[in-house]
Amino acid sequence: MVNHPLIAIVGPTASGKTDLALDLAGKFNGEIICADSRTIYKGMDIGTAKPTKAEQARVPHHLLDVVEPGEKLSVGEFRRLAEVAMTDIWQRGKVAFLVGGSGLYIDSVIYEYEFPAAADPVLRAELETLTNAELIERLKQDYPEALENVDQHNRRRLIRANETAGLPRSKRTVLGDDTLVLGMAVNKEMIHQRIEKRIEKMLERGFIDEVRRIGTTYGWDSEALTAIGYRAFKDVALGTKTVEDGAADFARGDRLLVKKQLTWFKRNPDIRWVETAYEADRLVREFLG
RNA sequence: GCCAUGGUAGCUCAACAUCGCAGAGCGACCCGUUGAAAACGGGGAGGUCGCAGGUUCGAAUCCUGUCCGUGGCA
Repeated sequence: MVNHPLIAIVGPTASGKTDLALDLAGKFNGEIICADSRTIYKGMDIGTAKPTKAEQARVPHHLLDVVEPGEKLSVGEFRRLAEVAMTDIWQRGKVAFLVGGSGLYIDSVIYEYEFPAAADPVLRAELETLTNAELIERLKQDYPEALENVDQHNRRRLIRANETAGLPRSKRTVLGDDTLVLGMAVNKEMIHQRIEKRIEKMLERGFIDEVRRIGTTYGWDSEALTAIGYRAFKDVALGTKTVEDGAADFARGDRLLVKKQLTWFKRNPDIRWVETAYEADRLVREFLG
């Protein structure tokens, strides 16, 4: 018997997570929590392939549209919001479906990550002024053990390591009994085709206007516009790039994303890879008892 | 047909004058990932330098021929 059922559905972009989630949540009394670092933004609907209003009407969705494109939301904040949403769902006797392709977001929830404290803006601003060598030196002085686990080429990690050196962090090493993780098993060729088609549809639905609206409203260098399709179509919206080039860059960005997502997910032994909706259905039925 | 110009990694191009280990960016492939994660970072692979001769200790580089494509003139 499962008390607090959590079913995660993971996989690369354009692998069909949304459809499967709607199908399963509809059948098994579920609600969906989107674990996606981009659909959390308001107004970024078309280019992020956010579930449509109609889809949201079929099954309740959580954690969509939580921040303005001009703002940022961290993984730590996401995890906290997901906890609140899950508690809410369980209290109403329903099943929580955590759906998304942001590997770290998913893991932070299913493995109950305890993050070190949030960044102190004053300290971060100070660290930003240091060179990588200085950041390494600073760690060596204060927390030599922290230096062993950090990628010394990666400036962001070096800054973060300086911010959090000595602070506790933890995670579950074993998946909870109340959690089932389904992975979308798909071949890359299929995904690539779907990506191309999806971009065409996005253009038909007014993606360029969406990019222009975000650019003019929140600034052309806002965080939101670092998202793949938006980055590719920024210059198209500004009129200095062709739609064809934009679409090609969008597709290339998506293909790269797919690879990174697969790299993240394939090392996770807890994922039950499914090829068909039927398989997924069977596993969920079995899991819920 | 003549003149000019180009042919080097999957793609775009460096290196050529004054011969001396053939390079970069992008892509493809692989990996890392604890409060920016669609972010950020790391790695190896990939070459008959169009082809055939010649000069030279040594040729992507100089010489000759030849094939291909681009522009111009006819």
